[in-house]
Parts: sequence; C-alpha cells; structure tokens
Amino acid sequence: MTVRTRFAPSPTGFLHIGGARTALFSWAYARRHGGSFILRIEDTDVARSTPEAVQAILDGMQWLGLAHDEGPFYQMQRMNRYKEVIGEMLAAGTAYHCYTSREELDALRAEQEARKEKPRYDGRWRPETGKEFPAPPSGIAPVVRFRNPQDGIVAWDDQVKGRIEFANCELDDFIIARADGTPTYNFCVVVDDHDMKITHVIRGDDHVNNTPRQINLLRALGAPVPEYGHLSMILGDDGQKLSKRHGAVSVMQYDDQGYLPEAVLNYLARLGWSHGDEEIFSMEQFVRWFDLDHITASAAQFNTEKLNWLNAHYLKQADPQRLAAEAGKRLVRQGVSFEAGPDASRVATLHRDRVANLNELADAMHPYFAPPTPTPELVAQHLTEPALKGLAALRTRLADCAWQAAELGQAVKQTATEAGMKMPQLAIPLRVVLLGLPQSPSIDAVLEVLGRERVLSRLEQALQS
RNA sequence: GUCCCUAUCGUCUAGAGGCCUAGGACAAUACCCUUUCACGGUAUGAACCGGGGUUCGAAUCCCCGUGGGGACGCCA
Repeated sequence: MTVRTRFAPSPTGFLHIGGARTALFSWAYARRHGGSFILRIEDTDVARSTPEAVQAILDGMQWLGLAHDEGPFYQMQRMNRYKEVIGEMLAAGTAYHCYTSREELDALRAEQEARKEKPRYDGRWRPETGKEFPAPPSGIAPVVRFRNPQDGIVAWDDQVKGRIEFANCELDDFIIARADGTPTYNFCVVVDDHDMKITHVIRGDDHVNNTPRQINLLRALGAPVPEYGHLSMILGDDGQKLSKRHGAVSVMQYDDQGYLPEAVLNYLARLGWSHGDEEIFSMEQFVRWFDLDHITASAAQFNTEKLNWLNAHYLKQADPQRLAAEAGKRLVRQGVSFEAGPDASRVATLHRDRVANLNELADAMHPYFAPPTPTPELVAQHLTEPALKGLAALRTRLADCAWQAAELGQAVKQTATEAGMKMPQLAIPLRVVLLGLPQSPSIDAVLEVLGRERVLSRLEQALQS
C-alpha cells in the first residue's frame, strides 16, 4: 500500500506555526514511506475563504520547502462530486432531509442546555420504520443529515494517542448539506479523503471529535477507513493557547524576523516529536527518522529561545553568499547598498557566528557599507585625547602596512605598545571610528575586510573632527 | 453541563516494569578562552501532579481525584 497523506488547510488566514507543523509531519510521513503528499484547500466556507489566504498558505509552504506531490485541489471545484454522493446517500437511506428550522434548532439547544445536556439534534426527521412524519413544511428548504448509527461504539487506534472510543449515542445526525445544497466540512473531508485515497490522516488535535463522525460516514459509503494521527496543539511562549488575537503568527513572519527556514523546520520537527537525544538534524535525517510512534500526545509550549539557538546554529554554517544576499535584501530596505563596499560575503562570514538572526546580521553589516554613526556618548567616552593620538600613530603605520590580518594585528599591537596603551585602549576607539560601535569581531579581521582605503579615510575623518 | 484527550527539570523532551543515584537540549548560574562583544569549552543547580491499587519491584500498568486542553455550528 502506498502511503498518501494530505495537508488540508482552510484559506481563512495565513499559515501559522501549528499548521506548518501539521504540514511538516504529513509531508515527512509521506516522504519517509516513499508516498505522496497532497495539498487540498478546504474553501467551502465561501464567506471566510479568500484568494489572499490561499496565496499566503502557498507562500508559507514554499518558504518552508514543503513541496506537495499532488494538488492543490480546491473543494469548491468538486461540488458536483459532493452532490453526486449526497444523492447516492439519500437514495440509499444513509442520509435524509430535515426540515427543522434554525429557530427550532435554537430552541432545542436552549432547552438542552437548560437541562445541562449536550446540545444535539434530536432526530425528529430521522426516518425510522413505522415512524409517521407531518407533511414537509412549505417554504423551508431542507438540509441533508447523515443517519448516524445510534448503537455501539466507534473506535480507532490513533497513531499518536492510542485507542480512542466514542459511543455512537454521543453523536447526532449532523448536517452534510446546507439548505442551499452546499456540502459541509465533515462530509467533504470524507469524500475527498476517500477519492484521493488518503491512507494516513495526520491533523490537529481539534479534529479528534470529528473523527468518529467521519469514520461512520466512511462506513456508510462502504469506503475503507484510513489511519488517523492527531497532533496536540502548540501553545504560545507564555503557555497560553495560540489564537488570532494572541500570538498566532504567520510562518512568513519568521522570515521577516530573520529566521532561516531550516531552523524553523528543525525546531518544529523537534516540538512534539523526538529521536532519542537528537536536537540538530537536516530534513534528510528527519525524513529518515520520522515516525508516528515518537510523537508526544500532550500539548507543547513554543520556546522562542530554543528557536533562536537553532537559528544561530544554522547561521554559523550557512553559505556566506546566501547570508550576504539575505542581509542585502534587508539593507536595501534601509537604503543601504553593497555597491561601493567591501566583499559582502566576507563581512557576513565575519559576523555570522555572532548574531541570532538575519536582521541582526544586516545591522552588523550596515556600517561596512555606510558611514559609521557612533553616538555622541561613544565619541565622548572613547575618542579621548590619548586615544586620538594613538589612532593618529596607527594611521601612519597602517598607510604602508601589508593588508593582511596578521600584519594588521601586529600593527595595532605595536602602536598600542609604543603609545603605552593596553590593546583595548586603542582597539575600542578604533572600532568606534571604523564601525561606530565599541564591539566588533577581531579588530585585525575587521581591518582586513574593510580594506585600506576605507580604513584610512574613516580614520582621517575622525582625526579631523 | 456532556463527551474526548492529556500530565517527567522554567521550556522541549528521553524513558515500552528492574539498565533511573531519572538522561539530553534550550534557558539560568559559575569558571575557562579572549584585544572588545560574541562564539566556543567545562562545570553546577533544576523534574516523574496527588491518592489508591497490581507486582518481589512502578516515572512506566489500572482506578479515582486534580490541573491543562479540545469538541459540542446550515465554521473548517
């Protein structure tokens, strides 16, 4: 049997971190077993679905590199198929028309809640042998309800949570087609999962309660029941649940914040899944190791600090060209270009292991490509008389120094010694002059990368004022 | 209210009845490295929700409680 998984978001917003992890796990499971990963857009909620949201989801998937093998399929384009199946169910008696109005339903719910019962449809239009019905009220377009079994239990062996059972009497006859004829969620999912031959449904925890209904529907259709694996939710950094109002952000926002997709992926993979003590691994390794047995059944709290650590790790080993390009994109937005500056990938190499994200990298690279702008406090604190004297001597020495880190380092050291200064007493003012900051990578490396001309002119500038 | 799920360091987790004096990682703390800031290295502190069982033996199995979460739509 070929494994077929799917990711089925509804396009009512961006792809957030929880959805991304669900997609990642579904994708990895298919990859792991040489199967297919299908993308399906569940856009039957016409009022809330938007093309922008579809695009946002596609963008998020692409940024993460989670490529689908089939699709995207759009449920709105499958209406005829749904209607066909509804017709079949009506004919087979596994579904029926219900003329209960919304007002009656509201009243029913209110009564049940008053009696502290679980609100549910009472089956008043459910056909039973020997049951008499009034004439269908005119002017009310009926909905179609699924004739759910009333006895026994529905159970499945959840791939992450273990065996889950529901008593059928807890389930009511839910609506599968609205009064206007459009099918509803549980129904579309079942028809699609069946038609698309999905073998493993990996989805969020919030669908556990839908699963028994879907299984019953599948059985009514005579369709095989796939395996189900329900992923617990991801909580925010503060332990609160994520929602549009609270902490749920688009995966693309991680891009904005300077995270590398491989860091986000590695973090997400490790959130709710484990492989012994492994913390850092590539997607190739992840796919090789991934299994449903090692997924945690309980909710996990998102930890930005650990993501930061992973991001810093991947930054350290990322290709300098790529880092330079990413930092460049960010600098251009600030009106800074690489045009007249030093080799950007060398600058990136100098800074990539001292920053936690691409935005910090861009900030660190900024003064190499634009005039440094030390604060007045820094100037006052570091560009003192003795420091300036030292810098003047250094400028002279640098003018005809071989432009290589070792020599440059020697030059700084000697200048400091001759001026009776400790290294930091000269190196820090030099940093302020060259980069506008009191800290930087090793000063000899900074000098080398910045280049003779820029160094000398920046020194000149500082000594004149 | 009803149903369903869930519970190991602050956080992510390892743990399939004896390998547990409960392991790793992030974070924290200390020290080392060092021309600054970082990186890095070393070390330290830090947990089995509570109560009952089962068993020679329970973090691991069962029950009850408690906490947390989800669901109960002509949303998905």
